[in-house]
Amino acid sequence: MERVNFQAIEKKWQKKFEASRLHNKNGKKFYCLEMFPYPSGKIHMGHVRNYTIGDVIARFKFMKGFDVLHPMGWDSFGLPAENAARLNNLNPKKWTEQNIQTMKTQLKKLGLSIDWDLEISTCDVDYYKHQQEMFIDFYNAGLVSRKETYVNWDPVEKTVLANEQVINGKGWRSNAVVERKKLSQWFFNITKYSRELLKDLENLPGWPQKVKLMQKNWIGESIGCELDFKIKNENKKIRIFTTRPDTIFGASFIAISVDHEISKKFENDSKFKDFKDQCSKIGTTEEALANAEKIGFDTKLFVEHPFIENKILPIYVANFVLMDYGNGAIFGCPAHDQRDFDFAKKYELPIIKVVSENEDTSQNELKEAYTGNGKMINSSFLNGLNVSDAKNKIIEKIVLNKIGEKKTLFRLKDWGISRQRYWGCPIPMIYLEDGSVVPVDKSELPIKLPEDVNLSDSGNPLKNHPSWIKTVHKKTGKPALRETDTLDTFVDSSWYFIRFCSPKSKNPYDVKSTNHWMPVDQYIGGIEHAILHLLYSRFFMKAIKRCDEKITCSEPFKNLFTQGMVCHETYKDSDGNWLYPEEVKKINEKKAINKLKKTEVKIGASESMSKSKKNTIDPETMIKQYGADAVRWFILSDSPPEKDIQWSDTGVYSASKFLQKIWNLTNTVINAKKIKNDISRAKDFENKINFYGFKIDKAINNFQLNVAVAQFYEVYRYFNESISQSITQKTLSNGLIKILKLMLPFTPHLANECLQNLNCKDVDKWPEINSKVLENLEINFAVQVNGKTRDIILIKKDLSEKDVDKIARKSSKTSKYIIDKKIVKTIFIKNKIINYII
RNA sequence: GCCCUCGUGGUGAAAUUGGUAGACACAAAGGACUUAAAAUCCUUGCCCUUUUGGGAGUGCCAGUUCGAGUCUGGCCGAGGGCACCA
Repeated sequence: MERVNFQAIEKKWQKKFEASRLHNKNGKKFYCLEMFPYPSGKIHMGHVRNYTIGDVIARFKFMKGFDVLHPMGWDSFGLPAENAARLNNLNPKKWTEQNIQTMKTQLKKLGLSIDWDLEISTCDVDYYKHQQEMFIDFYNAGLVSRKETYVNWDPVEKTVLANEQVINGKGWRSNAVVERKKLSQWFFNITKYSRELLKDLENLPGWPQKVKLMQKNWIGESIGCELDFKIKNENKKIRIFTTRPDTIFGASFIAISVDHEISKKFENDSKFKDFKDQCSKIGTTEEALANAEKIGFDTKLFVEHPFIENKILPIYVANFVLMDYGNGAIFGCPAHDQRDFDFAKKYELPIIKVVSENEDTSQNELKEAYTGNGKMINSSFLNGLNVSDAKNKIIEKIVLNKIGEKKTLFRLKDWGISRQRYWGCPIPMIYLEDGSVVPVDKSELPIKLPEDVNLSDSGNPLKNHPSWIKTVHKKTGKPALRETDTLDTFVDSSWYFIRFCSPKSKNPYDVKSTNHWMPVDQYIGGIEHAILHLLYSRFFMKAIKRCDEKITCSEPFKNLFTQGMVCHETYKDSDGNWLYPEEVKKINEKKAINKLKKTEVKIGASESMSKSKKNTIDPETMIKQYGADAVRWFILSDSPPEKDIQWSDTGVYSASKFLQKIWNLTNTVINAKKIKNDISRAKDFENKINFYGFKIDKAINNFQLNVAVAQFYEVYRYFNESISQSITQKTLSNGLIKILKLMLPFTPHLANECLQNLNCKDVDKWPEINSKVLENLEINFAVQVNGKTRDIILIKKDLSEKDVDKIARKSSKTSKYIIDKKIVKTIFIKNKIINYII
């Protein structure tokens, strides 16, 4: 048999793919998008999986007659470029551009149907100048603000560190102890959209439930009320927020945050200072904070209980009360909140039960807080009500007494977008001499990043630049200083999908194209972006719509698919160093040796491929060895796309063998001898091919690409068995064309080549699947006795109970169970089973 | 701690959504072809039986049903998200 020359075939077809587009003039639009990559240097298997899945969908939709938009770009701003540039004394721009070139060449070798005319790169001035314009629009629409927040400050590098750059409280490069420093930073007011972002999740049936739930929890709605407590002997009030106003009669203290206005009174008190120190020593990780002991500082101040005359409650400053949620103050009801319970135990505060599970009004000692439902006790006018009715009644009273109001809070915080970095989009704001901050005039855009920067000095290169920072306020002609912060790279990726609709437009987007192509019909990417990227993008869409009423789209991604990771075993040498798979020779499942040193290698668990553990497989090597089609075929087979997949060398090898068989089959069919046609055989053959077409089409629609691949193996086997039967060359050829067309989205090079050899003229058309033919097929039908399957009979579809019964009883396998027995009942389900109860 | 998802052969997984459990693939064992190897093809898969057959069986325990991998309740285990959010 002739071996398929996949290298020649792939080269030939990739040239054609580059020149062709997935456009169907009169077709319905379909925007297929995979999350664009960060140009880190080379593509990895994760990219291969992501983009192969996307390519199958894009090609499939195109063949089905859709007008498909399938673009690709580069998320090219970010910290790694800066680091790499420092390390190799390169310009970040050059480093990035080189990587893009390499990765683009690699992507083309996968045979993707990408429209490279639409390519964009976020570090391009042509891209980020529009972003600056949008920033100004957002600013003018009141969606940008400036606030003080804490950052991780590296005193040696004189720079702000990202959370992942802080290792055990020290800077990753300088190893200096990281300080918490308060900086004034820019924010997008995403919290203005909390309610909308939450509510609109309901309009996204095409999103995984899991992602929607994660976003829902992230936004974190809680419904409750605000309530004022009057401070005793002072003409002042403390406003608190609670979701349990029903437990007000169980209140035994007020707790406020360390940063609360009232806490400031004690700043010169040495005991308070000690307390503050103690709080800051607890640790910085969130888990440490959550499990930390609850401690408090007694202010010796009291408030009056709003509903119990002459009752007063002490005010404590407590480490577990957060300033940036609600009002930084709460009332503590120890009996029905675990934190309050712990606190009350420590400071010997009263624990008053006001909700009873079982109408027990006695005040037995509690071992832990009771947070469940029940009847109100000990609560004056609330007594006897259940929790939810009590909430309504007390809120009514609070409003009536004008001491508070109903309120809904969200956990979501505003999006901090300032980064003290060089390699990012400059924020188009300037500082005037009088201390005010204003946006630059739009006519002065773009604010270009200077290329002549010194990255080896510590601190922000933009701040260190001799001239870039200095500018002039256009309106007044007065000198001003530029903002040296650059934008978080999540901003870049929050609207690239809109830019793809009109990548050459002079404006950030062309309204007509945007309204035509948006929303993205199918978005595909990793689950790690479930919250931030997807939430920010949703915010951007809404913000753009607010700034421009001509935009009709309010949710950017109609359907979302999150694919799993690519995993591989890990290998460790006897000295504890990680080894690359190519350095290891496997003897069997549990044994492996170091190829060079011949020493034994420890085989570790299969984990997501990562450079640090060296369990990576280079896609380019695989493509060279087995061909792009085989790599694509393998990565789509075996595991469902949403789950993790194990990379296996034997797997990709067997994939290539199967593709060779398809090639052989094509040659066999082309050279098939003329034989007499057996009409009924030919009809059965056509029906069966049609049936597989139906199953494959359905599997792709359901994103069950692994199931589709399995169907191809089956249909191949069936086809191979049919060749020797009395079926004409023409029938065989038509059948194979059908199969190859179904295969085209998976293995575009091989399928195109074979189709060409079979003289197929309408390669781009999805084969017609005749659903009527399906009905004539014979089906396997189960015969059960007492619910146990005793026989499987082959019958015509849609046979009546009477006819099936006749055949079923005759079956020797069944009859021995029912002979001499009285059949009490017969259950018949058309086309499925008949069940005799004896 | 709270929330969510998932448990099917040696492995990755299918299962028409309550109706043939294990399709398809990897690995293993055995066999066919071959002087031999590679390649290719076939068989097996847990228990009993020489075979024909039969039985058990989808994490564990119960329940609903003629019939449960699928539905309900409880338990065990794995993974993920959130984390003092009042």
